[in-house]
Amino acid sequence: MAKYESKLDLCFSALGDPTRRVILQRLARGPASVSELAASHDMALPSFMSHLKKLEEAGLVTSDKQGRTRTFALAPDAFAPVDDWLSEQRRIWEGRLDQLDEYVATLMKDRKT
Amino acid sequence: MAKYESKLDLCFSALGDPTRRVILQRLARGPASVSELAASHDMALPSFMSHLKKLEEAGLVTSDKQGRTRTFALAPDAFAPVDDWLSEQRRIWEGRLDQLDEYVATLMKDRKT
DNA sequence: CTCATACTTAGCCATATTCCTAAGTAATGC
DNA sequence: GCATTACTTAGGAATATGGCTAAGTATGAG
Repeated sequence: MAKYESKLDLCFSALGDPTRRVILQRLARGPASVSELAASHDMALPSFMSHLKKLEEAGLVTSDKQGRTRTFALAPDAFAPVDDWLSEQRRIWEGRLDQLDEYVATLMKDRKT
Repeated sequence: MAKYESKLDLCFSALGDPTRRVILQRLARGPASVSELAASHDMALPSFMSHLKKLEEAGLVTSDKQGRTRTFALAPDAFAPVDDWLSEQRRIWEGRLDQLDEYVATLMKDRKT
């Protein structure tokens, strides 16, 4: 498995964890270093880092290392893939009423015995 | 683990799988039975059913069994939790500029030697 | 140079996820 | 009633995930 994971898979999966959503909410307020971010999470640093790594792989955050400090920030247009997918979903949903009309038309046609 | 998973965890995790997103897109066009949904997926039925189960647990779809046929439909307000979280995130993001102003103000204050 | 800080890497363990096959149940059709 | 259809349940295998500790690297401070 794990052959190819789309950005969408990575985004949604990354968002599926409360620790990672909290990190994102913190980063929405502005950039922060690893230790700043980790401070409020009762978790060993390597475990915490793996969450940051997932967020970065999903394209939700970016990071930059200066000296020994790595600073994370919310990625520009972080949620674009998610927003796009949801919009598409809504678009289909709204087209549904048309299909209902069509279905009713089919029923009527069947009735013309 | 798996002590307590919020609706948001379940929603996002459910959306993190391409098979499940395809199911949702199909259901956006209207309700369908298990076999109708499964037809286009090259997967054993029990495996496929487990995806449907996850979608239902996440509150994204509903199902109803009539006779031997179970029909699935997109849940009303299926994406409300997701939309809400994203809105909240945007709200914080937009507040960020104010915080930047505040930060600049702090810098100015420090400079008043 | 030495020590502390701030990550980073390596590797292990437990549980969860995602697939499978085989067999079971319950409704429908003949 | 008996076969078929449409799920459903049970259980197993492979991989992924999320946590840990221990040890390593690299930068900044003194």
